[in-house]
Amino acid sequence: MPALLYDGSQNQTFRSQCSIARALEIVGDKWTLLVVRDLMWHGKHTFKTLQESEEHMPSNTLAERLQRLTSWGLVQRRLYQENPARYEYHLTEEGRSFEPVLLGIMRWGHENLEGGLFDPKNRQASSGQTL
Amino acid sequence: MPALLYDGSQNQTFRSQCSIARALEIVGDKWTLLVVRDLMWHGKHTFKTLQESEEHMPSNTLAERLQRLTSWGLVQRRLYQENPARYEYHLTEEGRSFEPVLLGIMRWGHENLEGGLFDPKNRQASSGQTL
DNA sequence: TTAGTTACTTTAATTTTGCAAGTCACTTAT
DNA sequence: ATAAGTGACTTGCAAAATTAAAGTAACTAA
Repeated sequence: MPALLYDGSQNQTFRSQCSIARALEIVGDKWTLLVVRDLMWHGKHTFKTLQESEEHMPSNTLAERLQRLTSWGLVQRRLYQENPARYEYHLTEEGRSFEPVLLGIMRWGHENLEGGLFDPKNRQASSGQTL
Repeated sequence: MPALLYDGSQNQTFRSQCSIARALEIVGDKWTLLVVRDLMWHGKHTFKTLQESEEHMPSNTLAERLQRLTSWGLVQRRLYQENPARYEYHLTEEGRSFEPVLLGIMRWGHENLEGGLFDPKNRQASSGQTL
C-alpha cells in the first residue's frame, strides 16, 4: 500500500506529521467531499452533472477541486468520447477508500443537523426516495 | 436525539438537505477538525495550548473556530479560574460523537499520506511515542 | 448559418486567511 | 510601587481563496 504520489510536480510538503492535518490539506474545505460524494454514490461523473448538484458549486471551484483530486490520485479523468471531446471523472481505489469517512460524516450530520441519510447499497435515500 | 441548535442567534439556513454538505458548513475547512482532535485526544483545552499545536493555527482563526464550534454546540467554554479569568474548552457529547469520523480520517491519512497514527485508548502514537 | 452542448477559463468583486502586533486584566518579581 | 510576565484574545492589513457572471473552444444538430 504505497502512499499517494502528488502529481502536481514537486513533492508536497505537509504542515505536520498528523494524518488528519495531512488529509485536510486535500479535502479540508466546503466542497471537495461533495465531489467525492457525487462520484462515489450519485453516479455523477461529468463536469456538467457535478455542477448541477444541489449545492451548485461554482464552476471554477469545481474545476480546481477536480484538478486537485486528480493530482492527488483520488480521481481519474477519462476521455469517454472524441469529437467533441467529453470527459468523465472516476474515483480511484484511493478515492473509494474514503467511503467510510463519508459515511461517518453523513451519519453525524443526520444525527446532529437533521440532514438526510443515503443508503449506498440501494443508491437511494433511506426514506426510499431515489436520489 | 435533538438536532443541534445554532446559537449564533438566527436559525442557520443550510445550503442543502445533504448531511455531508451540512456537516461541512461547520467542519469543512483546514483547521476546525484539528481543534476537535486536540480537544478529543491531546488534552489541549486552553487557547494557549491549542495555539501551540504542531500546525500553529493563527490565533484569530483559532478564536473564530472555537466560537463557531461553541455556537454550534460541539464545544463548551468554561471559566476555570477567576482573577485572572482563564478559560477551558471542552467537547460536548455532540462534539465527542465526531470521534469515529476523526478516526476514519486518521486511518485514511495514515494509509495514503504516510501520516502518523494515534491510539486514543493509550493516548499515544502507535509507535509508542507519547504525544 | 444559427443554435445548442459540454467543459472549462477568465474577470472582477468579495470574503476569508494569515501574520504580526496590540490590548486587557490580572499576578509575580524587583 | 513599578516592571515584567501570562493567558486570552482582538486588531490591522496584505495576500490568498472564493464567488458570480460571462466568455471561450470545439464540436454537433437543425
